[in-house]
Amino acid sequence: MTPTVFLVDDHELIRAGIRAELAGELTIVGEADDVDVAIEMILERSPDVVLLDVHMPRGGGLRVLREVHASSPAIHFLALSVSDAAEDVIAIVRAGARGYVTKSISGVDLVDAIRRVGAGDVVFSPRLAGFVLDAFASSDPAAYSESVVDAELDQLTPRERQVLRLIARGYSYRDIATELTISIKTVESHVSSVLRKLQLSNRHQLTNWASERNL
Amino acid sequence: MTPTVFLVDDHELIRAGIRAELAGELTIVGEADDVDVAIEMILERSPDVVLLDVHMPRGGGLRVLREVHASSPAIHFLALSVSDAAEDVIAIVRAGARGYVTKSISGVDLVDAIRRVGAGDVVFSPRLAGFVLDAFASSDPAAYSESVVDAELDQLTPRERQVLRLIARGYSYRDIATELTISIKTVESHVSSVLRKLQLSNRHQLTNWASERNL
DNA sequence: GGTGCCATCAGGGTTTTCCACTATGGCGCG
DNA sequence: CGCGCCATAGTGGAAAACCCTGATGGCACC
Repeated sequence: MTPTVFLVDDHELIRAGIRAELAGELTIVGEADDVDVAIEMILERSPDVVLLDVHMPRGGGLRVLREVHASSPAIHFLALSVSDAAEDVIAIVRAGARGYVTKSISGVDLVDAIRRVGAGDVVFSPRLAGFVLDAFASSDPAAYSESVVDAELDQLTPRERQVLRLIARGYSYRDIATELTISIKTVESHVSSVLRKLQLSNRHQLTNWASERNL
Repeated sequence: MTPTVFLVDDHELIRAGIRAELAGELTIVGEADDVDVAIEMILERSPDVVLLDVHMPRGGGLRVLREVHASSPAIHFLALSVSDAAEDVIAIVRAGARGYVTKSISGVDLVDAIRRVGAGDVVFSPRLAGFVLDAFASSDPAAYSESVVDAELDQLTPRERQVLRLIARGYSYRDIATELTISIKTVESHVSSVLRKLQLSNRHQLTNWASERNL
């Protein structure tokens, strides 16, 4: 039983390379080079395995992983990255990936890794697995939750972050306005910006977003 | 470079079997069938790898692992167990083991596993690795230690808890109504009850409340 | 067979949030 | 100096959330 594969990478060149490596071995049911398109297409096509590039603009592969995993946990993710940084690996695993290999992997090994992830196995290069175990054993959730997340937080202006923190604490717009001695309308402006930038639709999601990366 | 191995198992028969399997491949620098003796001897002889039986009287292999790991983290542990229960695996990993294999493993695979752990790699049978990843991703330390009964949660009726969970996920009243096939008004009723019982004043605080005890 | 709790829903009201549009003063940068 | 970004703030409207009152049927318990 060969698993169906979906490819997410923002570099056409790399996708072409992977396509070539998998040719004749696995069935590629779709590709995407954009985060939002990827989420939509993956949910629509329900591949067995998603081969996911970690470093992508606009939220990165992490967002694809999180959103798809939330609604379709049966779809297995194999992260494919140039990075072997512990923070990246940890973040990906936390989000629900079942494997993580670097782009230095050989073609046959990649095919094998995809097959195994598709079969429900877990695939990690040994050193990366060590990162995960270390993080798990020391079990300090805050330690690794900061680094990767900053990409999204960085989009926000200082004032927006300030408002976000108060939102996360359950303050109403009125309270925030009083606290920062600005008008409610200004608070609304900031909140709107934050919602737009993080691509969320209401303050409740915002609260969740914030509490996930404990602010 | 063949790693030196220390054997901890309370069954002489099993130790003999392992000895036979490893003969000529690896160097066994000691054995113990008792928790306290094991701790002492391991610290004295500093093997590269400790092959550890999980289920042992008087604290079990877990105590050996914890105590040795605390003072000599360089000594790698490979857990060897008849159990493939998630709780056991999680506990062992948390304590710092670098691998976990069941006793159904073949001799050659065991030798290979020990070598790899000795070299700093991580060795898990795929399904067991899955347990660890799941526990890590859901990152719910309480789930595997002790489930504390929540006095406040107990006040809520089943339906109220159901609504609360959806609230915590950022659902709107309309969404919840659709999801549970009831009217918005009923959702309001439940939310009001929950707010009153938990002495909160709005759903934002509710979201926080829920995320604190991760629901 | 009443009493209480639960789940369901309605009417009708206030407050809060969200959104689109607009606008202004400040500030840095080329 | 103009351009862009940021923080500020307004109008006005739609939607959502919140609150109170009251009502019904079901079900368990004494």
